[in-house]
Amino acid sequence: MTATKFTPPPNFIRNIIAEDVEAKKNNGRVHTRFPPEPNGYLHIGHAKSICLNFSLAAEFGGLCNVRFDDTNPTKEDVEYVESIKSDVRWIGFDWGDRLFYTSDYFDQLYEYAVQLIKDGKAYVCSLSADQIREYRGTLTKPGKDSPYRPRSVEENLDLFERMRAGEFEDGAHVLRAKIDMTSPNLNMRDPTIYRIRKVDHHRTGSKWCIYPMYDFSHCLSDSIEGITHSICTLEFEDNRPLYDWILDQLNVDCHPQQIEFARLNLSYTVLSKRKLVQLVEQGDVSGWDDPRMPTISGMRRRGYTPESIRNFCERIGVAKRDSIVDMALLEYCVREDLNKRAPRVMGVLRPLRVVIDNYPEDQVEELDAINNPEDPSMGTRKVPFSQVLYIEREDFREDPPKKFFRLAPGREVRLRYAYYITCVGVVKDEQTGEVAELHCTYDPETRGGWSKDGRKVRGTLHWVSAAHSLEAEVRLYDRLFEIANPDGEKDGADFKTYLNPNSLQVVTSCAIEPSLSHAEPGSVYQFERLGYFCVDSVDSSDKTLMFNRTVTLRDSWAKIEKKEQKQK
RNA sequence: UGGGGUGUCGUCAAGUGGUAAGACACAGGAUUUUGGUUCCUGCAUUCGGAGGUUCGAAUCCUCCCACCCCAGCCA
Repeated sequence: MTATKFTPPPNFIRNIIAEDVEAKKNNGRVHTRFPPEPNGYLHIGHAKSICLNFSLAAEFGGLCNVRFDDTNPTKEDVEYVESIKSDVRWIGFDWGDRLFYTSDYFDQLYEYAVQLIKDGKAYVCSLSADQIREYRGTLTKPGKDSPYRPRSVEENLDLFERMRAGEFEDGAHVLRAKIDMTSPNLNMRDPTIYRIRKVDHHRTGSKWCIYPMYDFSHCLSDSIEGITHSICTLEFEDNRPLYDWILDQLNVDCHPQQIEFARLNLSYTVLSKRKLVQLVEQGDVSGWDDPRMPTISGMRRRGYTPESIRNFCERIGVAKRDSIVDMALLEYCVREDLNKRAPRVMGVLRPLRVVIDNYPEDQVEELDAINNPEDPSMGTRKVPFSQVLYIEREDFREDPPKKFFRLAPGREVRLRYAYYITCVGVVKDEQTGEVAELHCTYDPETRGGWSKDGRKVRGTLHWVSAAHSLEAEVRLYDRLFEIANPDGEKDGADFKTYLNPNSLQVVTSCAIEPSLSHAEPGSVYQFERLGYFCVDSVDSSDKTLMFNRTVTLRDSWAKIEKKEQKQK
């Protein structure tokens, strides 16, 4: 393999861990975790976190757990658990035997809560949700103590036990940490740590009707698992004092260090679960795995490879400032990977019939084509050539603009791996005036696509023998949103206003070379001169081949044409 | 107007007192049977702003400005 070695840039988290290891903190041990809530599908932003946690652990000879943060049964579901597991595996990471659930710790967590109550550091509050909000104060005004704050340890213990036993309805009581209602950090104003939810949990069934809140369960779960560095996103920065407070009060042996980094934003898409759910539920896309979605399953179906995603995550870096990474970098990463591994193939998206007037009507030749010029070990294949061919409609111009060096009346071009042909006639549809067919002559001396006399041709076109071609449907994808930052719009505008109405274009009756007749679902090809395409793993069948365009090739002609048009 | 963060090229991002890495994008050029790939070349006299300390500041100090997050019994 000629894999280009890319040295990841240093980042502040790696630096912190390196120093900790150097200082023999945690006896030099490094243990991270990826803690998704099973309430949605993983997206490229999660991939950043997954890659960060797993590779940091790997780099320092440590381990990384996967832990489902399943403390809110009203929002979570096994469907998500399964998809998350397969996505993490697909991206390329192995959690070994360390797949955990916060719900594994419910008993222990309950005991910790009881301990807090016994120590007078937590109390049962019987205020309503609205009242709790009122008592909390505001950003600029301190809160005030709940009237239930002074309840005795005995009463709290009794009430909490009865909460667990199901004696009260949802919302009747909550368990709160007793910290400081005047703290400028709202998280410290006696945060709720347990609430009543009389619903079944996807793993614990009906065993519990009280469930711990994130702030209480997360730090303790980390501690229970012996996590050394608990990496999370920026919005949890204000929760860190609470994370530390709980671990300090309970005097646990393992007190992980929480470190926050900026979540990923990608241009021309959205990465908030709420918005992605909305797109799925309102039918703007076909599902979580719609190839336009920035979800792992969508990208997989689109033809992205795990390597390209991992590479992307490495290149974007890790820092604390809000940023929007250019989609062009992601596209660069897939092209880089696919260029090395995708077999080349010829496919015509919008066929234009070409008749080679001087080619024997019944003759068929099998011409040699290289499967991947980047990798000779991938060998060659035979491609049939005959009198009637298809070429790409946009490769012919009756009135060619400057710098257009493809086919035009009287002009000679090369058919890749075949012959030089010269356009000698144009047949038009009488009704529409549209070019219906081209007549060309070929030079038998140019077999294979080159000429002994050294004559140069400017253009090389891809083509397919009409009689041998396979029909296929191709989906061309474009950015999901028309503006770079649909997420950044202030509440006034609905992000969906910016959806790109042309993000999906279905092209039927495409003509592709016969070697693709048994293409496997999910396999990726480069259609020469067009882009990378993969066989759709959901809709493609033996009857109808369906391809998704992963990404176009870089297209300098398109750039030139755009520029020329601007100058007019 | 409380608290917590962040400001280095169009976009990411190194840099931690010694004189602005790298990547993507962009612009030129070379090679090319993919207008692909590959290969060269160019691309921040300047680090949100203003002062100050210092022989020397993106790095230290002061003030200011901008942006992000927090008032779920969500995570």
